[in-house]
Amino acid sequence: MSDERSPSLAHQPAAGGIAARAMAAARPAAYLQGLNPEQRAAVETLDGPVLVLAGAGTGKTRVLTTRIAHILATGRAAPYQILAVTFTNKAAREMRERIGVLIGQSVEGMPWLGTFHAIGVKILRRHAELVDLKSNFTILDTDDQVRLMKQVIAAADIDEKRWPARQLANAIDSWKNRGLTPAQVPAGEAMSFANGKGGELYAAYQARLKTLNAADFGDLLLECIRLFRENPGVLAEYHRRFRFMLVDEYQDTNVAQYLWLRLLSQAPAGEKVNLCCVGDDDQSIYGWRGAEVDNILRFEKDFQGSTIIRLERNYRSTGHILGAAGHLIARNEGRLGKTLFTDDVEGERVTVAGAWDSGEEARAIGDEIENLQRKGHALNDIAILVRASFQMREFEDRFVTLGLPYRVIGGPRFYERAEIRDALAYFRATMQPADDLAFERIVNVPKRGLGDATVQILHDYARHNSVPMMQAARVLVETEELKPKPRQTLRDLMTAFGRWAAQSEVLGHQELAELILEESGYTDMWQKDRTAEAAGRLENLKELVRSMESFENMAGFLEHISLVMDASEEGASEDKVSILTLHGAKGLEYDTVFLPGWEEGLFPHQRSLDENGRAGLEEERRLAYVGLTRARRRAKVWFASNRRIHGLWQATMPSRFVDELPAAHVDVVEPSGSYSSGGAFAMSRFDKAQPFSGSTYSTPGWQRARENMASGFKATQPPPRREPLTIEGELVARSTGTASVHKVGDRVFHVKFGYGDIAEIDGNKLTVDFDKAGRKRVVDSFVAAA
DNA sequence: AAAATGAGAATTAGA
DNA sequence: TTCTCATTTT
Repeated sequence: MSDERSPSLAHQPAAGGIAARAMAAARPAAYLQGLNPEQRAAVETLDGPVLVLAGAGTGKTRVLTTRIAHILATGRAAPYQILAVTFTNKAAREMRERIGVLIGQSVEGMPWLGTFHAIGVKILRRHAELVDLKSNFTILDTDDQVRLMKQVIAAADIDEKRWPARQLANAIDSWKNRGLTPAQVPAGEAMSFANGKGGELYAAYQARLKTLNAADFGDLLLECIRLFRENPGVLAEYHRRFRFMLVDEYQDTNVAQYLWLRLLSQAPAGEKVNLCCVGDDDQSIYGWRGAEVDNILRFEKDFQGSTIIRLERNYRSTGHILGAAGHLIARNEGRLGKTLFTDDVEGERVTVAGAWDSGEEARAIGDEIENLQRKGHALNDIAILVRASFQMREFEDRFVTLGLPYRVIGGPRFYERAEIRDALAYFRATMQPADDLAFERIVNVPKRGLGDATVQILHDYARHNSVPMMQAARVLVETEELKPKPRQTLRDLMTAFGRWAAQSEVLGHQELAELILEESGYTDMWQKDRTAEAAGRLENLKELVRSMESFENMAGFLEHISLVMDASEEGASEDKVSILTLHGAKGLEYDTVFLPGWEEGLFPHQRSLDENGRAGLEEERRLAYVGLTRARRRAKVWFASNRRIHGLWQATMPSRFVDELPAAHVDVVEPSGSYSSGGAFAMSRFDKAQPFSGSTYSTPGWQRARENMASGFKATQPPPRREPLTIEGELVARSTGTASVHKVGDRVFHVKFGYGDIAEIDGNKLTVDFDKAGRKRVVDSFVAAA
């Protein structure tokens, strides 16, 4: 690997050398200018473990990047000796750019700045043979995983209908998030899938991955952990290499990532661990994805002699916004505790307004945006943050009629789109003839008459003879196994693949891509398609080919793409209102933020409450906190009294979070003009009465919510707890994952199906034998103990 | 093998 | 309501 040399420093004195240090001492550290004392401490405390608790808008990224610049400038380490991990490619890219600006040159010499997964891959490729892989192993995405899982389930002679592959994929994913290999999965959980076969299937899946020379996303971390554990020499090599480690968004790390970090940071005796984690426990909103807030809460215990630095000076929002957000989040119990402050003006109070229904909510917000626009506000500085994506639609509809430009952020990612995945599958199958999953994906796309029957024959032959399917195909077209028609079609397809593979030697990869898409009939398929989205898909394909430009060849492109492929950066140049989910908004900021849908059941989301009890509520509250703190000047909370959920209209009531906002920082906007269609809702009092009365919520909204829950079919359940996770006798995670509160055999009640007995449990999915309705699979939050 | 019909379910999302 | 997935129909 070329990272041993450091291109950007090629003509500079050796890192850590006397000359470098002298230069650093002599040069006024321009990059330190303008940091406040806490930020500066976070940058300059280089020795030993440091936890930087960086509240929203306190300059987290600045600290992180300046710290790296500082390490480099003081000659404490060379770029290739710094490990800096982020969660998203976007964050990694941003860091790279900002460091470049700080040190005034490109940072190509920082090979170890990247996502957990990207760095994991890099490490694994170097030592692939130690974890039973070849260094050119392929990385499977979720879709490939499920396809593979289907095969494993079929091979185990299990009914795929009763035990969907999707579900097994989720189970395995969550095991991997918790750092569990097949052997380590708790017996109870391993039993819960497919009548006790869960553990075996996981093991079988892992075995299949090895024969395919493939790894899924979870493996990128898990196999690294295994590598380090089984090969102390390899681990020691990285200990020597990484003089400094930095972790972004530490509150989002899961158990596997924590273990990975801990292994890497266990420096040889006598040496200090220069680990710096930056995060905000109040912004931990990914518990459902395996993130462990516990990691950040436990930092001091995990890393002896650590320094904790709080960044509480906020540079983003006005006083009223911070006041409202701070008061809200103070309700949470499991937090380290921070209070943000600002020198900024108090500004406008946070407004709370109610609408009759979701349609009126959208109309009112649309009008308000038009008013802002008239006053000269840029639409780019306005965002609508929703809890669930179905809420977006109403706004889109409204904005279309108003002719108000908007963009939806999030949604299906570029590389997840079917046409992109199909195209990539063609490329993969061309470049790697052993890539069965890719081949299977496109063998009949476009439809060419190679259906299930043909694929099954190929499959059987391939499995029996332990050869890739493409090879099986080449053999079979020479035999009488296949019917004449598919036989000829398949023969043509194989010829085409052979031709493309040959062409890949001579053509540029972009031409090759176009050739494949053309000759395979794939482009044609979409051109003939008359549906509305066909044009967009063709456009995406063009974009895909365009995006290949910066790569040297097809292999390099494919290598990169499995890990890094963001939605094509849509022209942020146009002035548009942004519509996005609260989760998607983390890390972003806008002058004006609209927060619609603050209603019990939607926000906090009922499911979060049902499945995770108090922890779920606190996570929802953090989400509200994230939403409010996105606003620079104006935060506008809305709720509707009626909303259509799953097709039918339901009366809703204001979120308890509305009640938890402090009166001093809030203005209640009285229903006025066209929006007061009856004033059927009664505005809640604000929470001046009992600011901190522990767990007794007694404001009206909350009371009504509780009544509703009591009278309804959904019983509030105690938070499900599963065994704390310990590794090598040490507590690693207290609250890991979720488990059903039900047991097999329990009698339950479902609002639609009536009474029944639980036959099987898989996570939160129950199979229930209902007295009247027969056997059904339901999500456990839809049933109550009878 | 492909289109049509019907049933069942229903946050949030990163690599 | 709207989507996905599976089964049935052509």
